[in-house]
Amino acid sequence: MKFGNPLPLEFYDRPTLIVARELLGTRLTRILDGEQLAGIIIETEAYIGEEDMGCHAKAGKTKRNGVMYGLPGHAYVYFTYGMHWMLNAVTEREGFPAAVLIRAIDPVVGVDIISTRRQGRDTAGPAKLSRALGIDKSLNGVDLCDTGAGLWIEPGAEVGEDDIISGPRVGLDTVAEPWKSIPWRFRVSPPAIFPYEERCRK
DNA sequence: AGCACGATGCTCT
DNA sequence: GAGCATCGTGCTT
Repeated sequence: MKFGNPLPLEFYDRPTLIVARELLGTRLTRILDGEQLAGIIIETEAYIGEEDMGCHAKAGKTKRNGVMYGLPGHAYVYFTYGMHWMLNAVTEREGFPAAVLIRAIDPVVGVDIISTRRQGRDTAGPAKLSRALGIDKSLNGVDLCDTGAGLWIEPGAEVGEDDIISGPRVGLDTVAEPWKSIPWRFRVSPPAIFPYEERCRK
């Protein structure tokens, strides 16, 4: 029983800014309670190394951020604000802490289930998509290049450079420059016309 | 349409 | 004990 077509480790074993851009348009897929759910990734952010003062690895390796120091293509899932789970894809060589935060998806498979899990609301936001797909601590450290854990990313739509908007990362208000303002957030343009978001507005 | 704020608990100092 | 890679509500324009 083989299914799915996960992006390989080599995809993630590259400069994080490249991976963050190329993840736009790919399909984040989850098997939850035997049902397949999936959404097109439409927004990402890059977090790159111990020098990046916005990155969790800024103070070195800890129990929490350890997965970022491991193999590329693995999921770094962490908990924040007392209630939210964030999904990242680890990038670059083993030993170098970097990852891409998946910030938004537009659901394309299992849309009704996702809508119910979100109580009819949208999935644009890192904690929102985790809630929509049932992503939590149990998925921290799993291999995204294998379908075994029920979470992977596969090729999807092509997104050209001209269709990518970049800007500062979100929520780094207390972080020092230049890290606070460096444009390492990437979003598919135009940002308003995704089918699921349309549906949520009704 | 936009802003302010409270929720809520884990991680690291 | 402080700070958080956020979200939803409720109140103001």
